[in-house]
Formats: sequence, C-alpha cells, structure tokens
Amino acid sequence: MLKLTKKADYGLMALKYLAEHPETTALSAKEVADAYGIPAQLLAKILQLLTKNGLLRSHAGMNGGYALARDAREISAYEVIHAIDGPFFITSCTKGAKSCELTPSCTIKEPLARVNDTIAGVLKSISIHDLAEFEQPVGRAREANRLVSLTL
Amino acid sequence: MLKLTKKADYGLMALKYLAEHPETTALSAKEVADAYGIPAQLLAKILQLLTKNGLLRSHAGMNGGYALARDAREISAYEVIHAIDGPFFITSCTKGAKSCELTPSCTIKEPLARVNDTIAGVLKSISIHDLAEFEQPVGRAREANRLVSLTL
DNA sequence: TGAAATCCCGACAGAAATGGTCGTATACTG
DNA sequence: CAGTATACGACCATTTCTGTCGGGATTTCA
Ligand code: FES
Ligand code: FES
Repeated sequence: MLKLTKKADYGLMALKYLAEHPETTALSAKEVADAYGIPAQLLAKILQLLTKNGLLRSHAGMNGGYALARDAREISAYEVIHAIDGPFFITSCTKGAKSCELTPSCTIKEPLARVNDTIAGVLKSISIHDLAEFEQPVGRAREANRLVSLTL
Repeated sequence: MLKLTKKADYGLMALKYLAEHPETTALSAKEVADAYGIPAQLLAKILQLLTKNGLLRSHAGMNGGYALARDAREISAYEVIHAIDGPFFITSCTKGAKSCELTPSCTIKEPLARVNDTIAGVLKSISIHDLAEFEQPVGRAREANRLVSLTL
C-alpha cells in the first residue's frame, strides 16, 4: 500500500537525530532509541544495517556509538530506505532477474517502472539534512522547491 | 517497502484491459482474469471494489460484466490504488485522526507528508489511458513529459 | 418460468511480510 | 580485567496479504 516500513521510519528518525547532534562524536543506539521511545534492540539492528551500507560509522566500546559517515546533505532518504528495506519496486513483480510468471501477459509493468523511477528520484532528492532542518525553531523556513520529471 | 499490492496491480491490469477493448460493451471478470492468468475470484472481488468506488459500471446476467465508468483518460492510477488499498500514507503512522503514540517525538512525519503528496501527485497524473497507450504496436510513442513539484 | 450467466458479499484459511526479542560473540576503553 | 557497546543470527508473535468457498441476488434468454 505504498508505505514505509517502521524500520525505515525509525532509520530516518535516527539519522535525523544524529544530524541534529553534530557536536557529539557518537551516539549509542540506546541513546537514540530512548530519545524517541522506540525499541532499542530493533534500532540497533537498523543502525547496523545502515553501517554495513556505509551510511554510518560505528565504534564499539565505551563512548562508542554511531555517527554519520558523510555530511547530512550527502545522505538521501532513498539510500536509507534502500539500505533498510532493500531495493524497492512499485510493481509487485520485481522485474529484476527473475520476473514473475505473468511477465509476458502483464503489460503494466513497463509504464509503472517509470513511475517507480520518478518516486525514487523524489526520494533521492531528499537528504537527511533536509529533514533535520525542516523545523527550525525560529529560523526562516527556507523552502526548497524541486521539480521532478516523469517521462511516460 | 513502498510497493503496490498485487490486488492493485491486478486492478490496474484489468482496467487497462478494459480500456483496450472499448468495442465490447462489457467484459466479465472471468474473461479478464483468463486473459492474464490471474485468479478469477480474486479479480472479481477487486472489480467489485472498483465498481463500488465508481470507477467501473457492472451489469449482471448473460453478456454482462464490467465496463469503465468514464473515459480512460479520466481515471487515474491514484484512484485505482486508493479504491483497492484504501488511503495510503508513506509514513507508517497514518497521521489522520489518531496518530501513533510517537507522534510528539517523531519529527519526521511532517516532511515525509510532503513526499507523500508528491508521490500521490505523480500517481494522479497517470491515467489508465496512459497505461493502455504505452505500447503502441507501431504508433509513434509520443512520450508525455510531466513535471511534478516537491516543496519541502 | 426456468436455466444459465454473472455480479455481490462476507467469512475464512494459508502464506508471507513485518516487528520485535534473545543469546552470544566480538571489539574497544580505561 | 570489567564494563560498555556493536555485530549477528535465530527465533517467535502479530499483522497484512492472497486466494478460496459458499450462498444469494440480477439479468438474459429460450
Ligand atoms: S504482475 Fe508480474 S509482470 Fe506484472
Ligand atoms: S512513527 Fe508515529 S509519528 Fe512517526
């Protein structure tokens, strides 16, 4: 039904949180989980995934934890979702290597692939920094306006 | 993981099929299901949903079946998905009347709502006619290029 | 009028995805 | 070494999705 999984949601929240605390060198999974009241162990696994995909850098031991691997501007929502939920395709049949048996008959896959690309483009154009900056306490909400093109 | 349900997929296929057969007055659920090799009873239920939501018109009895309620140009992919899967929100918590308990802490909901609107806009800009016309046997593939704006 | 075709609809069972927990191993700090 | 924290795999509970069944209502047609 076209919605983010909770894991992806948690992941985005966590990254945003990290982006908002650049002063600290690293934050533990537990700290972040507590900040939002989400299951610590689950978040831990999510952060591990993000680490494995190069979005975060981890450090074990005391005062260890996670930190963004790059500038918040360089991490897109797309990457986060992709890292957590794997490649997504709007069509139920993945179109990848092994398409579903209906492939020949299903004539809807191709045009929807374009839609898929468009959505991916939207997600790619959003960075963690965008999310973090969204609600400036007083700072002028300088809205960014992007144009995404859909070629059908 | 941001993908259409099979039901929505089936629904789009069926509508496309109906759009491609305007000469016939109506096609039965079984005919359409057989054309694509999808479970007839399941498709029947989907078509019933679409009928209830005003996208199709049904007619019982011999030579009965379903037909588009409007011109294929006037039926958007968004409507189809919405009719079948209900309202979708990219955020896991529906943001509607009763948000989830995390609402105060989850600061990511708002910006993602914009993304949600953008995606909805993309889907709204695609009509069944667009899908049906996609693969013209020889007809020049006149590509439509749309711009969707995302204000963050 | 009766049979056949077809839509209508609610209930339900099986399958799959998702959310979340646990236990243990490993790495770092001091 | 003791404590803190990540890494990772196994596992279960819950929800969502897919598909089936059965009975009922409408329309057509002979
Ligand atoms: S349903 Fe498999 S190719 Fe579209
Ligand atoms: S997780 Fe519920 S408001 Fe975002």
